[in-house]
Amino acid sequence: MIPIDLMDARPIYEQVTERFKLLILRGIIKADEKIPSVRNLAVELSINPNTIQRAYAELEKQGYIYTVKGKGNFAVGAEKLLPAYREEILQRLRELCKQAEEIGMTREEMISHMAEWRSL
Amino acid sequence: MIPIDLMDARPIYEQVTERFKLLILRGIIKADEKIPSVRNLAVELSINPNTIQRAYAELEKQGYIYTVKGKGNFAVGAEKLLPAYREEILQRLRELCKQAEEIGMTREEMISHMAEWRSL
Amino acid sequence: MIPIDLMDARPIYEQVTERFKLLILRGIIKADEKIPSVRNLAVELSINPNTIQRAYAELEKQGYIYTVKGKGNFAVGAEKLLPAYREEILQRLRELCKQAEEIGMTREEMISHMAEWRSL
Amino acid sequence: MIPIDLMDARPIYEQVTERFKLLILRGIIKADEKIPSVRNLAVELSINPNTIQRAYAELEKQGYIYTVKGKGNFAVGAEKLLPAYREEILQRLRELCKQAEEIGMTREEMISHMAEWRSL
DNA sequence: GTGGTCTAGACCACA
DNA sequence: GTGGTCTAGACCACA
Repeated sequence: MIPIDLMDARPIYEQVTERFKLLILRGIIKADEKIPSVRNLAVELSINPNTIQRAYAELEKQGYIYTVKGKGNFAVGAEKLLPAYREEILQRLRELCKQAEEIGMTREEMISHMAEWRSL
Repeated sequence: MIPIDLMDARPIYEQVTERFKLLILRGIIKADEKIPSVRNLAVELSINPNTIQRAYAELEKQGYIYTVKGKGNFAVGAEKLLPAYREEILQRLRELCKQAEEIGMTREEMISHMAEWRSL
Repeated sequence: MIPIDLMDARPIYEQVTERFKLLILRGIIKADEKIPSVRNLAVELSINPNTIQRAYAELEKQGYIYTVKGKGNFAVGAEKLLPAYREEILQRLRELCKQAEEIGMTREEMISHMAEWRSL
Repeated sequence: MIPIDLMDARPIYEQVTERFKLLILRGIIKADEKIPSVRNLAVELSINPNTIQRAYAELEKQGYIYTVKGKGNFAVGAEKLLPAYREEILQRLRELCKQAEEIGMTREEMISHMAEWRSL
């Protein structure tokens, strides 16, 4: 469920964070569902608890989970998180369009490619 | 011509690399035009020569410049680089579309946003 | 009567303690009125009895309740507690003023804001 | 310059963070001034480098410092930070007023106390 | 030299 | 049992 790639340039804690964000956003982890304890996940992934801890701290700071002391960490509902995430994707799309324009690539060209892929 | 932002989280060598890539792709630096020597650019930007060295090594590895021993570093022509770069942008666009779909965002929605921005 | 918010960063025992302090200070729980038994409140709030126990211990230590062995826990009267609590609030206000001054914020500025809010 | 109190209930990294925030806000550490390296401060305070690291990470996330990789950490100018901090103090003042009102303490009473202190 | 990440392992607060 | 903080020490990227 949480694949870790040690060869990946991104730090492990970030890979864990990203994975959980996706699982929560897609609703695979439901609202208020408990996620694995720091210790358990650390054992399961053969990773140091401190690293998992850091990933969870990041998730909490970004609003994806909440911590109940002495009980564990719980997912925030996707419905609360999706609007901001959609906006983030549009923001990245905008950025990409800007970069495309810098080398004279038109938006029509990009759109036509996207329309093409859709049919795949 | 090469703005360095110390507040930027990206390492300096990467900022230098990105900047040169853009200048070359947009044709501002022409094919076979000489770019500043490591030493000169380091002085001009008040940056450690090692950092510029690393940026140039990166540019060479990525095919944006070529080195002539004893003469200096020279830009590759934009016309040779653009096709691959266009493909890279499309690849990133594809990746973004995939991420959007994962949270149930349709391609139509993205396209309509892009069309909207165009009119701005 | 005792709302528990698991999303709240504060530990549960502290939320319970704070709530009781307020209920007693405002006179909603009268002097010498019996408060729920540890066991009952734990069941009612679906919380570990240890947690309630700790909250009550805290309340007793701070002088808000007293325990009669074999009978239960009883509230101290608001009239006995209010003077000290007022003093505590003034103390915190003083602290805040000190911090404000450290960044060159005048007391007049703070007072004018307070006067403004009053009219809301 | 950075006093650490091991008896303090607040974690060490937070004490370090708070201290630097104040030094920067008061302009004692000037804009773009280098703050001690993680390692040096760790030695000076006899604290583990990881703890200092965490404090600095916090300061960066909160916008008080910026990191230049390989060079060190540098303070952001007080003039950029003060407006938000003033707002934070007013927010805390508002919160305190609310708590005061809950026990029937009037704003006039609080203001009169503040005016009194001023003359000290 | 400077910060960033990670492991190993201890101790504490909370439930 | 669960998360939070901290120490000790290693290794890497960047300048």
